Amino acid sequence: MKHRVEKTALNMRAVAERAGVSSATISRVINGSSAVKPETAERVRRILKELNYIPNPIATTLKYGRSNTFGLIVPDLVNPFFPEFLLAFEQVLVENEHELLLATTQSNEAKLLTSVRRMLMRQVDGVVLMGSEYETRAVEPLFERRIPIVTLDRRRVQPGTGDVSFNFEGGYLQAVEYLYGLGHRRMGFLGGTKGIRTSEIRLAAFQKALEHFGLTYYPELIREGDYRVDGGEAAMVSLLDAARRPTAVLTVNDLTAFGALRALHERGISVPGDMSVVGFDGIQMGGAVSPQLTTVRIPAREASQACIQVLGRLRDNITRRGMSVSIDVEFMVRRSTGRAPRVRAR
Amino acid sequence: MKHRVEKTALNMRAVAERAGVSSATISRVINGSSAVKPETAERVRRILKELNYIPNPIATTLKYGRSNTFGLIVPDLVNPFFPEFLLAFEQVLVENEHELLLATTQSNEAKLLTSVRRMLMRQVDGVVLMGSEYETRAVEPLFERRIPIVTLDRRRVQPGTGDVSFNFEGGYLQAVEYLYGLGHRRMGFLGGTKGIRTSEIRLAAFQKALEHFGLTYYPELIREGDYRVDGGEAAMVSLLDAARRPTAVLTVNDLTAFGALRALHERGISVPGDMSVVGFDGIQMGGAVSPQLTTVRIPAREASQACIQVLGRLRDNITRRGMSVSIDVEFMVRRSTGRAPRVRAR
DNA sequence: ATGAAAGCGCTAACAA
DNA sequence: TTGTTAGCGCTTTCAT
Repeated sequence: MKHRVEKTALNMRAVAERAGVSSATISRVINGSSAVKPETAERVRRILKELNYIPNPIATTLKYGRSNTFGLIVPDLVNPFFPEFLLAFEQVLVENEHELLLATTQSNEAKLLTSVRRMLMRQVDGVVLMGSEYETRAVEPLFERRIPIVTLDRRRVQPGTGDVSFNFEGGYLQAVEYLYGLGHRRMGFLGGTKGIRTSEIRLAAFQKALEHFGLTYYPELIREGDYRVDGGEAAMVSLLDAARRPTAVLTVNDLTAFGALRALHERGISVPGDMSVVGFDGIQMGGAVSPQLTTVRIPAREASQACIQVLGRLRDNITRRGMSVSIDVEFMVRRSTGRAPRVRAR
Repeated sequence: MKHRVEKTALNMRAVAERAGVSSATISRVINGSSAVKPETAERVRRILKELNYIPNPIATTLKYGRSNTFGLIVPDLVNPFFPEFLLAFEQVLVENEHELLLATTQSNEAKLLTSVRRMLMRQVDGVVLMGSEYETRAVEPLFERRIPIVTLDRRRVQPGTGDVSFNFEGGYLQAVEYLYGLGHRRMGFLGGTKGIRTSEIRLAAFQKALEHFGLTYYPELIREGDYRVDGGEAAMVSLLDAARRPTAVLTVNDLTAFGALRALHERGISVPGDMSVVGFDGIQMGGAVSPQLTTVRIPAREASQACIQVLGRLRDNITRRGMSVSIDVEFMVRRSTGRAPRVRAR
């Protein structure tokens, strides 16, 4: 007996034989084509269920070069914002009967190249790129093959790509308004890595929010971080050396705020008694630390939906001009913010 | 002109034409088959590079029903342990030229069923199931189609499945030894959800560790949690009502420990001054809270490798008996543990 | 309303 | 050493 590769082989043909029709009819029933006699359709459906038929979309992908799969390329999964986005993204995809192809890059260009290659091999219909900075060269192959691309918070678009960004201005405005209402007048800011576009945008949004409430922007209360805990801690430590400390600090993201909390805790500075702290992102872990972090939540589900919607549009018409979408954010009061201390308030 | 589906279509045939050989030869070169004349192979390789050829593994999957893809089913991504495992798992897969198919279930049986169906549709070669509890019925289709399954910390195996678990005994032993050395004699335990097998195993491991050092196991210092922050907080609060408090608490996982830290912080109980706290998992966030959490690290990379190895073995020989692998853990001293307070130590 | 058949890209058995 | 070809499962066009 010859060696044959074992196949599961409950395919349309098998179903067709069982139903006494051709595989074309099975296909028509499954895809809801109109031109099938109701009784036939009914019988086929019954047999489909009976045999526990599971379709093989691989065949369709081969035939049409479309996989109903979207790729997601993330720099890492250590910042909890990424997994939370991933979770939402996966769910929205599944709800829309699409698949996910995940790739992580560790902000490493070689890995980004590998990821892009994987996307192409698996015939993805589009790619979401997180991490605002990356080498354009690395994603060139996607352009060449006219694969739709959506970036997150990159704030640039070109034909065939989209960008989904977050409304930082609105977020910091709400935060500053709240702090203002609590009597804070001197506010500091722990920013992101210098030279990254989103860092500048966030800082500008903070500054604009101050201006909106007629508050002074003190350049000496601004520090650079790195979007991670350690950078936030170092920035906070440095800020504590200021001649006159702020009574509240806003941060570029929640991890930075965690670093600030740690710095304050280790120096016995009470939060929110002596200093209020506000994060940005709204990661779940913000509710786990003490004090629980007041922050601005980025709604991951809505962002995911926007990405998928934009990808779909681009797929239908790849030549259209780039699309930008802005996602509104939501201020969340928890426990790391309180009244401005008397001694420092003017 | 008729409408045709646009295909990228840089396929082997195109390369073959360009090289003046047949597509079989291209295939042979790509797959390193011996029987190709070196010069031919060299020329083909050059052209492959020149044309920027990217293979289409979909075709192979269709032909052989094997996708070189492993599925990973996780209950959620909120506990940072899961994303950290996922990250490691994805990397190990990519290093081994495999793909990942991720599915999340929210511990919801309907979603688990959907996930399993997705796995089957995409022709995965094996599935890793995280989350120790699930309905056997839901994964039945995987068994029927003889898809290898590996569970994480489920502690049961049956033919065609494997289990990768963690050495809790070793972990708690190291932790108790360290605390013992710091003078602690009364230790409490914040456990997991009752009725879950792994909760019992972890508690038993803690108990055994106490015995090993001749310490008393105080049933009144044991509390039930839920593997989440809130459960840990509630458990800690309850434990503080004990007639005689412990000087140290061990926990079932890091989130539980975070809850404990929050409870202690809110009551002004100093950690580690008045109470030492030890987590389990070693999630990165443990280094972000203050005080930084002493914990027992589960090495995600090694666990991933073990899963993939076991899946590979099962795939090669599905009929073999179940395989169990235990992963060693590593005690990590950070800042949430210190000398036992005098007043309470005997 | 239904069926026959081509073809997506790749690989391996077989032929030359 | 290389080429020819069948066939994986599906969808859709064309024919009946």
